[in-house]
Amino acid sequence: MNTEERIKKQKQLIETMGQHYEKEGMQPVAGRTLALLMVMDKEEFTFDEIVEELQISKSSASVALKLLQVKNIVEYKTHPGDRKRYFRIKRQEPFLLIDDFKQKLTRDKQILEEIIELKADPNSENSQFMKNLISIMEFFLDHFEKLKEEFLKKD
Amino acid sequence: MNTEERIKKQKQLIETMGQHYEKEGMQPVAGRTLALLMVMDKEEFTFDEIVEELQISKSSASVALKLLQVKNIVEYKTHPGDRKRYFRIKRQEPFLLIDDFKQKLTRDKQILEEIIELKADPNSENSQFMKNLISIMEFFLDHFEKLKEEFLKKD
DNA sequence: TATTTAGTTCGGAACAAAGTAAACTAAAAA
DNA sequence: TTTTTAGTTTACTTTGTTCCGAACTAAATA
Repeated sequence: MNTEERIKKQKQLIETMGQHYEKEGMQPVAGRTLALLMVMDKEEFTFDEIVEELQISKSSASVALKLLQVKNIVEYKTHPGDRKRYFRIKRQEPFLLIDDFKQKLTRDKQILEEIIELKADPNSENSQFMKNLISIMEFFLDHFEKLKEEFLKKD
Repeated sequence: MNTEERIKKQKQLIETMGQHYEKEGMQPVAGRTLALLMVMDKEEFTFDEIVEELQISKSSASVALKLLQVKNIVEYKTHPGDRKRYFRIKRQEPFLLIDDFKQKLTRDKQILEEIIELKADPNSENSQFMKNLISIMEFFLDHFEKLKEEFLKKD
């Protein structure tokens, strides 16, 4: 695959990833901005480069970049004697995806527990079904930390 | 806690859960409908009962229930000689939440792999960071089935 | 056959979200 | 001090979502 072809595929991938992030609730421009920073070979983009690459207005870029920074996904560096900001993806805690799922499980479990607490009959079919779900959630929550340790030991 | 108080708390919980499902991308009425079927003591609601409980129009109820059925979260039974549909939450595969996360991990991993494939330098900082993420994803994907088996053996 | 019941579908109003252009700000350069 | 640079904020437009009422359909009952 030659360079031109690769770059074309990278730009297609940015569009695909943008749609992927949209499905996860991210704003279209924010999703494409994040994808740009992940996909392209260049690892640092200035504000104007992002505006130029994605063909968006400065205001959209400003809003999207602010959002990505608040979400802790993107950061910028500055270089002395250069007023431009160099944006790049933030190298996050690598277990972040797992920890996010743990948090979701924890929250969902809390809700189920609150439902059970308010049931007139804690042995109704729905109650029993939910109790089973809760026990699965607890089991996985308990074992995630062990899996993390195992992963780190493995090499 | 007396019955009246309990029912009041159940209705509050429906609102809270509705907002929770909205954040996950569900339509407001659909989220509240699902919450109603999960929270209340009654385990089967007719169309009219749902309209009445949630104070919504028949059209909203119709759209929300169709969505929940397409998503495979809610189902209905009918009783012979009774044209009404009795809606209830579907007792799904209890590992569904885990399997959904597995699917998300799988999809996210695919995207990262595609990014790496298109990189000019597969050892750039971003590439290395993403490769580490991929190896974590693979590790967890591999171990989820074992955890499921362990959970089932446990009792 | 006419009416009632149990929902579905259509059309539109109200509101929210996402993007733009243009005005603005704050810091650096001339 | 004035101008330029690098973005931010504001006001507005476009687009999309969500809901409702009213008209409709299909099956059962009278």
